[in-house]
Amino acid sequence: MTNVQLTQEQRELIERMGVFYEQHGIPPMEGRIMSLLIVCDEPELTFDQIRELLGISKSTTSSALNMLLLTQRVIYKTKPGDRKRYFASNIVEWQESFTESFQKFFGVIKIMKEALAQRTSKTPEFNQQMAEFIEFIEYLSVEFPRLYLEWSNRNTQNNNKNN
Amino acid sequence: MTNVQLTQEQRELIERMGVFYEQHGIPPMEGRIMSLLIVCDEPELTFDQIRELLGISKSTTSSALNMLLLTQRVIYKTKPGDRKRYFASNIVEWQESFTESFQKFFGVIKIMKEALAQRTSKTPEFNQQMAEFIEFIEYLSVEFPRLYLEWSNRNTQNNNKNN
DNA sequence: TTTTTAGTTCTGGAAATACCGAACCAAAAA
DNA sequence: TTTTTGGTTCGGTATTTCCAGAACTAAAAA
Repeated sequence: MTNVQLTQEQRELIERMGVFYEQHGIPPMEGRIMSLLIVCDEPELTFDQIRELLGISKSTTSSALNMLLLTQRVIYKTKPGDRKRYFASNIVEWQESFTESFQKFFGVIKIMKEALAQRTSKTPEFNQQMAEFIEFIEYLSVEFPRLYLEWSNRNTQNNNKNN
Repeated sequence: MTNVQLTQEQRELIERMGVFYEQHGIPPMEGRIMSLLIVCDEPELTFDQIRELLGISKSTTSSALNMLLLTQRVIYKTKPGDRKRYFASNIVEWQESFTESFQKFFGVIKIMKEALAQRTSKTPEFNQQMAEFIEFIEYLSVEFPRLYLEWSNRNTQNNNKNN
């Protein structure tokens, strides 16, 4: 049933992308699955196809896929009269999940402000540098969503033009 | 000799900031040291002060500090006639190391282009979505440094005004 | 010269992580 | 009803990470 195959080139690319993901805090197998769903000719794969293509166990497949679904990096589709789930990369919504994770990162502002607030007033230069850092991040947290909006607008215009 | 002390509030803040750093891929003890250097009244601490304030071993202190120096999250200063090193948070250059790490992250573009290049032409929508994703990241990788420059300019102007 | 200082290096153990295989389960098919 | 399908859950093991303690070292001080 599984007639999807991987070339040697694809296998190597999956490993390299997996390492990239791993370096950014994603567990190895989750990274490989994400890579598989991007590299593989077929953009929708079933549980068992993923398991076989990567040569891993059902339990590993299950827990990795569930985590990827939870973190919204992977989605699945169903088909009428078919019990299987078809997993796919969530690149469609990556822009959003991107800005989301940035937003989450900007949480540093809150805790940094807290740290600054409790500091002694006897270190004015240091405190000033902290204040500037906070301002910079706040600046980014404002400008970044704006960038995203501008890109979105530009892009929907292009899409309309192309249709 | 070590008359630097931490309040209970500071201890708790260090732990919370440490967790924040940990969630962003920094090892626990490195995160605590970074937090300590931001929260502590004294912005410059010696090896032994760090060790004592956090209640950790010399080996842990040594390896964590060396890693923090390597990753440029911490710097140290020396004083004439004093063999000790005075470690400090590198918030001054955080803006740069910030944009740097973004730049590093934008390495995703290269591998994504590779993945797109090897894809079958039989999945045009998927390929189109990948192409859009790549465009988005490329857009960010251009706009981000621009944001940083604009902020720098604005800020040096303000600094000049304040002097 | 000996001692002190300011660390570094080298095991080693505890805990967390990443996987596997086997047993299990609920819904659909036979 | 039994069997198959599409997974999930439950131990268990191998690997990695994090940290401590003890031994070590080079430079400075005594």
